[in-house]
Amino acid sequence: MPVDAARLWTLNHRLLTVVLDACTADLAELGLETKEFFVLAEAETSPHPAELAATLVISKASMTAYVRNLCAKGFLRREIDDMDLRRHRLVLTPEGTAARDRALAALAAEFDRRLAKVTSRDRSELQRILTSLVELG
Amino acid sequence: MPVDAARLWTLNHRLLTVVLDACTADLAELGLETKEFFVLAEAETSPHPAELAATLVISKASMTAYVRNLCAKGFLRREIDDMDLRRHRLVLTPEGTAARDRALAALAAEFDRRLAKVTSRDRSELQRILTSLVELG
DNA sequence: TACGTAATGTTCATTTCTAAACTAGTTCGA
DNA sequence: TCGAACTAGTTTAGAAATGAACATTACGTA
Repeated sequence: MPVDAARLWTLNHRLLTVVLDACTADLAELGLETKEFFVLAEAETSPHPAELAATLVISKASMTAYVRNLCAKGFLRREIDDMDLRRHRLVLTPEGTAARDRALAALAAEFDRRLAKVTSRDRSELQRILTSLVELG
Repeated sequence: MPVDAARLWTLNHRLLTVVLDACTADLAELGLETKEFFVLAEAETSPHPAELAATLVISKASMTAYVRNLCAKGFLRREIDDMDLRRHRLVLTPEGTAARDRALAALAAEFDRRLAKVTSRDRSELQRILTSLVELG
């Protein structure tokens, strides 16, 4: 069986959408849209909206909307960055941290369910390979 | 470094969008939108729109639009399936086959560029792991 | 045969996402 | 200190994608 780029892409796309669909209900119970979850999950690592939009590969305009909703729900707070007054520093509220952790657990459970027949070594391999693929310019 | 489901998802998402962005120009030269390409690439394997929409995880409504465009461009042709008169059987024209093959080559080249620092064994591993992840119910 | 259920592809109204223009703050060099 | 060029986040107009309703065809069963 040849390693076909298009097939690889399709597989990947299906994996993402299928796993995400399976988690949508869990996230909704926590009060999170799926995209909002990813913003929340990465907000500590990339606390500035522009940077966060770049790492999640979504537009700044969408980021504005997600942050607005997350703030309205009390999961996130905007603060002014003293280092650069143009910037907003995103800070998770206690509720936001709790929701994020529970959402992560739900997503991990779905991945684990799928990874049950895949060794943990494979999971590390997957992350290693994907990381190297993304990091290449 | 722990294997984090959310991070794995983000990596995967970034890989897909980044690789695809890199190919957009090549595909455009061939007269193909990126989504149209995936429809064209899978049309022989899944020649019926409903089935094709399911495997690509896009809506039937979107599929209607993509097929309409691909037909207008002369890459695809709709025929009536004699076995089931509700169905359309999608057939690639010679131009469609040529465009698909050249697009596949361009996409493969971009993957290869990224996989240059990754062994070919890794590439097989990647496909194997992704396949098993998708195939689990 | 006749009828209920289900599947296919299309259309339309709505939601979702984005590119581009805009305001505000920063940086740096003359 | 002035201003030109840059970056951050927001707004808005329009593109892209979808869900739901619809007409048509298929298939089983009474």
